[in-house]
Amino acid sequence: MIDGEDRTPLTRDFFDRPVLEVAPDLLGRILVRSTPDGPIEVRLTEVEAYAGEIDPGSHAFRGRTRRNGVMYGPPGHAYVYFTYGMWHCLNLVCGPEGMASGVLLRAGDIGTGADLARKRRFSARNDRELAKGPARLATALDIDRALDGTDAIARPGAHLSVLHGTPPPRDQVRSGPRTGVGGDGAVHPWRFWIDGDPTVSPYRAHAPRRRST
DNA sequence: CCTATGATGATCT
DNA sequence: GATCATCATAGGT
Repeated sequence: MIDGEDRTPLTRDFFDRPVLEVAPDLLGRILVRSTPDGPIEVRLTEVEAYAGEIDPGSHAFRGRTRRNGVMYGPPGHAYVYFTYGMWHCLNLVCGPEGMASGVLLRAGDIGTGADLARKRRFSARNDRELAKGPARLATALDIDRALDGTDAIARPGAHLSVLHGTPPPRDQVRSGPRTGVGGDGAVHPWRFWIDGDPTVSPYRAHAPRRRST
């Protein structure tokens, strides 16, 4: 469904806005990952906003650390983190610079490059599962910490870029609590998705794990 | 469809 | 040492 989309690249100004404006506006946009084997493209269907140091759910809530430094930098750059010992997740930094806000790219529909994505996501049972979840999306697009701090504004040789695509009608955009976020961060309905899209990941509430012995 | 659980290691306190 | 913006798998409904 990606053929025939508006492929105009998004500019810096798109990301240099408050994260709660940018996050829902990213739905329907096309993220392009350029790999040595060719491009892999995903139409975004689910995102979450993380609002910097004022947000208990954000990695920046307790201030700047080695891991989250990119969030304090310019809008439009990729913040990639490693978690659960196995997985990577991709955010795009939003404005204003220094607020340390970002949008977690949670799910999407893979178009161009699906053959490449299937090789990396060999356990996916169907194409809807290729990028159904943030770590699955990162795996499908071959994204790891080598891309942390990378500029996602289109330019020659860019590893990442975001194209205009086709935003859904506003009445098809839903919002609710963020997946896996607990405590005081759970009250904010800062997860955004396209209603009824089969590539949106299932919601899961925060679940504290029992300590192992 | 659903819920439960182990995997696995960087990061932060 | 505890936590973690998760996933794959197994098994029940």
